Amino acid sequence: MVVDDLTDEAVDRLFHALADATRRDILRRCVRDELSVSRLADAYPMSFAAVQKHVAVLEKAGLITKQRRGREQLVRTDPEAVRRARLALDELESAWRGRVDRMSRLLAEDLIAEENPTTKGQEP
Amino acid sequence: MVVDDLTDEAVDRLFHALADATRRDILRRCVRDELSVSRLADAYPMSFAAVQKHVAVLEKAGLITKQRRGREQLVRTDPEAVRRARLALDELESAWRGRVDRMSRLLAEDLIAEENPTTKGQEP
DNA sequence: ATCATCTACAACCATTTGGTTGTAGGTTAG
DNA sequence: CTAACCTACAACCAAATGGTTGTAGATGAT
Repeated sequence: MVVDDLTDEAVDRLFHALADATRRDILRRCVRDELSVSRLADAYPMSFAAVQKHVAVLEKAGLITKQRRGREQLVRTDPEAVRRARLALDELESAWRGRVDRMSRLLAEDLIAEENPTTKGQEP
Repeated sequence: MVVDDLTDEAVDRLFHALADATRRDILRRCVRDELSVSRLADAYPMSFAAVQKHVAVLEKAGLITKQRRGREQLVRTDPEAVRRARLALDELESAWRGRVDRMSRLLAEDLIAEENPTTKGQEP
């Protein structure tokens, strides 16, 4: 059973981390390979420190993990975390789906009630 | 066919809009009902203008639409937009899934090749 | 041992964000 | 018509963001 126990702040961090093209690109790269922060920094038109900050944001959001190998720090994105973000969106969507479901159920109950007058409508 | 033609900035706006608990709550509320900005503002411990700004952020991100009714502006969240955000995440995830699929396929091909040298590997 | 590389982190700066208050314009109710 | 209500928007402010440079500590290569 997967517990969806993300606090509001965790979801904030998650989506905020995703709200930057550089960070999304880092995620894509580090899903394929493990890359050191320096190698990553080579890929972008900004300083090493800037990339380091982006990596820190991703790490605090739980989207990547770092692992030391010698003097370098290897970055790897955590696919489970991306999945977690999707779950947060699913939760949002489910409210809408819930409304549709409720409507369908009410409609169905109406139809049943017409066929069978003894059935009381149940609260959703 | 759904064209996933989101520019980087659009995705930025999308995730940035989602990276705030108040805005996510607005989305949830306006999936159920259509609410005026004033009614929404009643629900939060902040000024009307602040809520108005949150609504503006959601609107620029394409997550909600506003519709005038008399003097009020009714807010409704666009479920398709939430779905669009999920697609953006799917794209991120697909890189990882692609890697796994490729590995499984290679593994499968190896196994099939051992059992039956004439069979070409089929997609799972 | 020395030098180059990789990382961490502080200090600084411009811009954006998230909040405030205040003002002005439309729309509805009485 | 007037008063109440809803919205739009500007001006302002503190804090966070996204970038910079600079310094210092580990680690690896020669």
